[in-house]
Amino acid sequence: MQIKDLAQNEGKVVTLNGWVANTRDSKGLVFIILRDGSGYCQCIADLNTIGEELFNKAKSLTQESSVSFTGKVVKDERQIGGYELHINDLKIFQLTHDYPITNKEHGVEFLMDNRHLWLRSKRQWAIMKIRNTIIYSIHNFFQQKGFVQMDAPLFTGNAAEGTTTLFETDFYGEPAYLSQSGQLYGEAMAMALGNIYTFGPTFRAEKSKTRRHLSEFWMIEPEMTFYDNDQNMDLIEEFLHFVVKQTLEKNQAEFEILGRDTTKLKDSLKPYIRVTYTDAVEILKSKKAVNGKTAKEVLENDLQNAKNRLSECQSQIKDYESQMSKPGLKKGQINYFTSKIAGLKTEIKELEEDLRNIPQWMESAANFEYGSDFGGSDETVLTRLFDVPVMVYNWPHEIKAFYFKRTEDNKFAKGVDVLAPEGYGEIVGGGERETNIELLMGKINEHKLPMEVFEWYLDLRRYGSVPHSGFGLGLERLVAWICKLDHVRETIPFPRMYGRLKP
RNA sequence: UCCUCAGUAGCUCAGCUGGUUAGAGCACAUGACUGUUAAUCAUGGGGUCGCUGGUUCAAGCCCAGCCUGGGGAGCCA
Repeated sequence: MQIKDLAQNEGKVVTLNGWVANTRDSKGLVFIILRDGSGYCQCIADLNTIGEELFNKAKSLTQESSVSFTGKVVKDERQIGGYELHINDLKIFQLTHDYPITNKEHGVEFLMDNRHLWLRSKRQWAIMKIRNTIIYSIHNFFQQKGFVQMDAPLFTGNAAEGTTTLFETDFYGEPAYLSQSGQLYGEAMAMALGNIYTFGPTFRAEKSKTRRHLSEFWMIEPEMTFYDNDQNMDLIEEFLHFVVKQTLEKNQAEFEILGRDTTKLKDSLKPYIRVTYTDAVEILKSKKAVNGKTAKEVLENDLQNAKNRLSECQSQIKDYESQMSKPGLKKGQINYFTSKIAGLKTEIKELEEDLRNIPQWMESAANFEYGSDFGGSDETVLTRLFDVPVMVYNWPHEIKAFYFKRTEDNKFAKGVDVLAPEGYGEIVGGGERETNIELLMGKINEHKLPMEVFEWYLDLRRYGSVPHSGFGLGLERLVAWICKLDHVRETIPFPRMYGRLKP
């Protein structure tokens, strides 16, 4: 019996196997929060019903001890899953001592060192459940549409294609590199099977230390034959709508654990904003208003709000401190005040960071040079103006990879970047591919890439070249946005990033 | 690679302009409490203040270098 199935077994006597997430006890009762991977359930050992021997056993239980409880399923609305178990028999597999992760706050480094145990925590559990829904929905979406999953190789023989640094390995004495993208292979597979998608790990050796970078991450790369970039954008939108909807349907409980306000996710189910790069630059430079407001005005307003909130926090702290200075306070009240103050201090740190950042963002947005790529702050500013993802398309071809198709006037690459709202930045990059072999070879030369490495790719243009498009979705960034997490390191069971190879 | 912030008990942190035996909460142990939702009460053990060197009568605090980590730039999903 699993905890998730308790609802169907009200009143019955069942056995639950799992781990002790937390305990509390008083004279004749022990409350044990049991987790079994499927959910959480409060189990109660009552001295009067189980007798002294079993009661003492229950009382001895520690965090993460592995146990088996048999008892009656009782409905109790106050409880996490809506049900509790009244124990009449219990067995201990192992009594755990000194479990490192307690019910208190921990720092990032400590938690990352204990990632193998951290995964047992409620928050991490919720994130992994949502990640699973997302993965399952991605397959569902493409399979329903008749896409064939085909995976690109992870070892590649050349370090070409772009500027990204790759991981070098030894392939039977020859240098080989871990793949940074399966796209070129995806194109070859699409020419064989029609619409395909890849779903696999991707490697970037950039020494990036930011909240949105991993050295190893999972990427989904669909490639569609006879699609232009408009159809590509239609598909991206339909696809992301589908995935978000699935998580909203299946993961309400998990969103609650994370404290994720889902109204913003629901808002994102409206049609996405589509702007050309040129228009996006105008918006960024406040030469063009959105809903009657320029970027500058919105940010100035944000800045003022942050200032107001900051002084509010400061006066609240003073308030708490004066209440604490009164004599005769109970320990519990002191704890309450100190934790409130600690929470406010964290908020103040965040607000102060905003106060430092926003003017910089404003400056960098105002001075943005047409023709360059958007930086992280530019993406934040742009998405701040909308409550749905923003698709920026038709980029200056100079800043995009060699394989993009150009617009008719030859000025722009028919690429599209999807920027997630709430400051999450780029989650999808894609576009229409160049079909003309002459133009493609010209671009390869322009980028000073070794032509011989791309001969097989050029064959795709020699033999039955057709219009086609595709995109790449970063799974972890999508999970981070949907769950509203501070960092992608929590979106994958064992993150691999600069400075982190263990556990 | 560069900028920036940090490193004090098992964990999270406090430690004033350098001044005597280094503090709290949680966790742990023991006891008290019949329904709790991380933070009820009492008692107790627990620290080479990241490392190395320097300034000083005196360094957790100041200076230099190094190590480790957080955030960001570049690059990107």
